[in-house]
Amino acid sequence: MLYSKSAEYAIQAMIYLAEHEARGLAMVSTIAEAYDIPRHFLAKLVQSMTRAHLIKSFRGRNGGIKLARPADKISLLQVINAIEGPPPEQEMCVIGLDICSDQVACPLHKQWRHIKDLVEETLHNQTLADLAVGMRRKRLELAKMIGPEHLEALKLRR
Amino acid sequence: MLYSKSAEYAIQAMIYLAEHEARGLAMVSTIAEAYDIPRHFLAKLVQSMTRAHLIKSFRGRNGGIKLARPADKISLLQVINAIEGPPPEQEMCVIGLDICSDQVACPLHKQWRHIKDLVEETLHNQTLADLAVGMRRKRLELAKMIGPEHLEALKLRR
DNA sequence: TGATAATGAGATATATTTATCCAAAATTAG
DNA sequence: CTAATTTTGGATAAATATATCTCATTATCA
Repeated sequence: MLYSKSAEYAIQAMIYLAEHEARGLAMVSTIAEAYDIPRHFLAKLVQSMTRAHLIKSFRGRNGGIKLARPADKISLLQVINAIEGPPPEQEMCVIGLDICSDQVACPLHKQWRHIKDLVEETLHNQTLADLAVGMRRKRLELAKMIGPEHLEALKLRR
Repeated sequence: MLYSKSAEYAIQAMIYLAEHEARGLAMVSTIAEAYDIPRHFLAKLVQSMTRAHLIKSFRGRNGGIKLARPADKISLLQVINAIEGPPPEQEMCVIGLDICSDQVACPLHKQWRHIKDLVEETLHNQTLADLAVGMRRKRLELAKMIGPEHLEALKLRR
C-alpha cells in the first residue's frame, strides 16, 4: 500500500544491521541472502544509504558495511527518505490537483494532511533500535507458537 | 505518496461526473480534456469502473457515461478499490515480512494498522457528493484570490 | 607481489505501469 | 439503410521500477 519495494528492502537491511550492530561489519551478500533480496539490487540501495550517511562501507577483503551511527540515532523516516529521495516541496495533492495548498485546499486536504503528519510522526519516532528489539520479541513469540526447532528454517525475514 | 496515477485519474473523472450529475451523460473524451488525462487511458479506467458498477455507460451516438447511482451513494474507497483491485486478504506488512499478523506482529504492526484504519475510514466516509461540493467551494475561493476572469483558463483540474 | 574478497558503478534485461493507436461493436440521426 | 459517433477491446509503445551481469576499484592475506 505505501512504500516501494526498494524502501522495503532498505528497511529490512537496516534492521539486520541494527540487530548485528555489535558484530562489526556485515556483508551485503549475507544480508541479501537472509532476507531474500536480489543481491545486486540491495547493493545499490546500500550505496544510496551510504551516500545519505546512514551506512559506512568498507571495501576489500574483510570489508562490509555497518550503521554509520548507533541504531537508536537512525529513524525509519531517514531510511525511507534516503531511498525515495526527499519529500517534494510542493507536496502532492491526494486527488492530483495542480493547485492545492493550505490556502486553497482540495476537499480532502485537511484530513489528508492529518494522515500524512501521523505517518511521518510514526516513522520519525521509530528508531532502528526499536525495530531491532521488536523483531527479537516477534521471533520469540513465533518460536513459542511453532516451536523453536522450526524457527531456523523460516530465516530472518519472518 | 499513496495511490497510483490510475486511481488519481479515476477519482478526478468521478468528481467530474458527480459535478455534472444533473446533465445526463458525459463523454469520456470531454472528461479527459477537462482534467488533462490521456484519453484512451481514461477509457480503460472507465471500463473498470463500469464493471465495478460505479458507472453506467452507453455506446453510440449521444452515448456517454454517468454515475451508476447518486453521488452520495458512492464512496472514494469504492472508486479506489475498483481501480486498484480489492485489498489483499493477507494484508501487506509495512516492513515486508512474510509472517506478520495480529498474533505475531512486526514492530510497526499496531501503529500501522491504526494508520490504515484511519485512511480507510476517511476514504469510506467521503462520498463523491462531498467531493463535488468541496471542489465547488475550492473554485470559489480560488476565484476570490486570483479573480474570476482567470479561473476559466485554469480549467477544472485546479 | 600476487591471489582473493569485498564494495562501487555502469550496462543491460525483465516486469509493471502508463500511454497511444486502431479496428470492432453498438446506437442513433438523418 | 447509411453515416456519424461513442464505448469496447486488443495490440503496441514508452516510461519507470525492479533485477541481473560484468568489470573496476580497494583492501587484505599469504
